[in-house]
Amino acid sequence: MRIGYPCVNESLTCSAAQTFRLASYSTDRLRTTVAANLVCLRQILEFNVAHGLLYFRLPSGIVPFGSHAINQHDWATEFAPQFAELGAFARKHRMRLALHPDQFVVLNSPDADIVRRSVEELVYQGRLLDLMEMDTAAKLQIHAGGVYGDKPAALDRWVRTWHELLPDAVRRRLVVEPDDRLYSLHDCLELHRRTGVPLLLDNLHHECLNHGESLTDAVLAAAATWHPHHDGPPLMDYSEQAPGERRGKHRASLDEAHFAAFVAALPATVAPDVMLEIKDKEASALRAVAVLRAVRALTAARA
DNA sequence: CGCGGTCAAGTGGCT
DNA sequence: AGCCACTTGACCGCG
Repeated sequence: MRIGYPCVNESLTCSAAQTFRLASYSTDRLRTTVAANLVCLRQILEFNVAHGLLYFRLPSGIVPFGSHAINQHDWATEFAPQFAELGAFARKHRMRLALHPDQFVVLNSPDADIVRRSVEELVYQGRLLDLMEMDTAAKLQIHAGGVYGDKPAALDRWVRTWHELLPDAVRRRLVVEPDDRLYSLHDCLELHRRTGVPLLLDNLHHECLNHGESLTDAVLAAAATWHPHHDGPPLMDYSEQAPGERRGKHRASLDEAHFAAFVAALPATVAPDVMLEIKDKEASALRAVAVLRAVRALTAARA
């Protein structure tokens, strides 16, 4: 089980998602920013290896306006060597990488142009992983999308987009995450049956929206959608409800007992890589690694 | 040089 | 109708 955190390292002073306003776009600005982002990404990956954090979510903004029409610069060719080096470093240390395109990526919108731009964004993000020469265990994680008052029709549109509009390069990497309000594990299993897309479970979303199945059973069902050879170990998101806050709001810092209970609830046959969606990032991820080591030492002592 | 309004993008739920 | 939240703040114009 690898432990990861998303996008931002708060111990380092650099950001790998430095951007700028569309109004100030220039090719020069783009090239300078991408170069700086890749230098920072290298620092983050080195930090992660040094601290035993072997799963990382890359920020979407490594290339600003990566799928926007304004960006006509051939950044992929210019920065191919840097991307390849980053990928080689990640593979050398057996790191797991993924991206989580944001809420603007909607594959089942009734608006064809929104779907088209969503596909473009997935192509851009998949290309980052392709340039790093990562295998198809490096994933792009999205939600199912909107409901638009008719879920069966919305699911049909999602399936049609998968079959008709997604290039293979995206299909090989795409995974769907049930959300906390609209699309449950049950709904997403239908998408899996109709497309083969693997499902990424989030423990807190599952708590908010389920059909009575335990987390353990949900993990088993989601894990079964991952092809062991092509997809790598299942990915999971882990978060905790912030006490006294709006439902679904993430906790500021890891509760170690809660995390230990989560690990204990995992089925014995499933060892997912776990992304910690906790506000304080790598600080909590490091504590999760320590909890995991303690749990393993205890298990070994009992055996 | 610090403040704070605003930033490419969608959807649904709240007030 | 307008605001907020979402995986993540931070850019940049203005005083």
